[in-house]
Amino acid sequence: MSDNSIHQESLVSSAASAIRRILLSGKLEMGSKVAEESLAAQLGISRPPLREALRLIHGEGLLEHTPRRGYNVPVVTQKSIREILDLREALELHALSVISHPDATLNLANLETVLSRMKEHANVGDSLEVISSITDFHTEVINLAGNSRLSTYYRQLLLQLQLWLATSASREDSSSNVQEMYEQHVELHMLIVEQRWDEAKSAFVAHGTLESLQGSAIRINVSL
Amino acid sequence: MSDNSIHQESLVSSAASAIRRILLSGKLEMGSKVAEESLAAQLGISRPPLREALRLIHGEGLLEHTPRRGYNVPVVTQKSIREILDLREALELHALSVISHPDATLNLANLETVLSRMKEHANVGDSLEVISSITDFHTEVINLAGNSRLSTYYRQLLLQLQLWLATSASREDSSSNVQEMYEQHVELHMLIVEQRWDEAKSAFVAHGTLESLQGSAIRINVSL
DNA sequence: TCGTCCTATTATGTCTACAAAAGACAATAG
DNA sequence: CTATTGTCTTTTGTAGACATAATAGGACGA
Repeated sequence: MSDNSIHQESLVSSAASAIRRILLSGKLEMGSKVAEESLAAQLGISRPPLREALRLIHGEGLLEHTPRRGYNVPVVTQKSIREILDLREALELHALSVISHPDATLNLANLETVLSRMKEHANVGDSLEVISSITDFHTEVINLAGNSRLSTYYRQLLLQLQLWLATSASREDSSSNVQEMYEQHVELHMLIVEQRWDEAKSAFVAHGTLESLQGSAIRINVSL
Repeated sequence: MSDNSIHQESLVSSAASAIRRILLSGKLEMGSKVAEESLAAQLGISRPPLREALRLIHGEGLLEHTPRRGYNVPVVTQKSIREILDLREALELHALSVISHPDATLNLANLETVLSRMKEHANVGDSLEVISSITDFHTEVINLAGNSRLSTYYRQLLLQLQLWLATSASREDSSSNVQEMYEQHVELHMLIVEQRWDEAKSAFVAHGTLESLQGSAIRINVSL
């Protein structure tokens, strides 16, 4: 059913994508066990390729692993969030420095595509998709720096954040602020288009604080 | 403190370590194929756990992977090196900013341990071990920032650099400059101990340039 | 002689099965 | 009644075998 019969791509890759989707959907609660056999059955594959996919996801920081006890949905602590936001700020500022370099040529087409997608999701009120679009938006900004390693790792960090939001937030309440989240990113986009770099850096820093996350759209269930 | 939980390392983990050692020893040349069966035989294990280990190493950026064509030792391009050095500088400067914060308490014991180890290797003239110590030294500096994600990713980047050095350098000639490399890090260590942060930042930036890599100890075989 | 197609071999992808370890539950002893 | 130990069940770890795709080499034709 969900098996799109993508045999070009290896079974491991598509399994990894499926696992990512499951995790980011927020249906599994924090710390819950991810058993191999049941997941393999659910995906319709055998355990060896599934185990490779789990290793992959683990490397992306979206799963915890204890040697003879299997995989678990990460239990996100205050320390984790601080680490991610700390790194996020550093990487964003670095990217903006590179981007703001005089002789850089910027292709903002992708950015606008993502933004319009975010708008549609915001109108519908699908907070999970809006959050996903936010990840894409910020990743696209980072992509402008033209460093593939930076882009890859930055996206990993944001997905970790996204997983935390998905597993810790009560999504019923968050739909109300989804419009506001979209407006914020319109603002960020404008600063980039108009090349107002100092303001952009300040805005991105303010945008990525723990307070802004708590205050904007998500009601935190875990004790920070 | 010692870990009181005695969890025996899985076969996958030890295989991954073995593969890392093989890669970083520089015996395999850039772009060469890493066949599963022969490697499994060499390590004395079967292919399933080996494949998991390969996925792991691939996630660390120490192996290339093409869907139905297997794994290869990465072919490092000029772009790759620039990306790594670019990120390295950004992360080091960020770490130094955190470290130089007034109320930070620094434990420099590990740094000195690594430095003395580097000295011994330099005296013997073992350039491969000196380079490994350099990786450890810089990682320890980053560790002072107290961000485990930063430390992990920074180390990954440095190992990618180390792999490039191992596979592209002629190690016979590099042994002569090993002493100089050690001296450089004594200098860096001093700047940190004396908390001369501005000088430290400048020194780390200068230390991590492409020119310094080319000029200090390593003869580049690939065309940059 | 060179190019192309077919075949054969090799290596990767996947699956089934077996072994071993950790956790749970029950039974017995204090 | 409680705690401890032993067994049983569940799940992870590992191995071997089979299927399939890609590549290399040889043969045939132009």
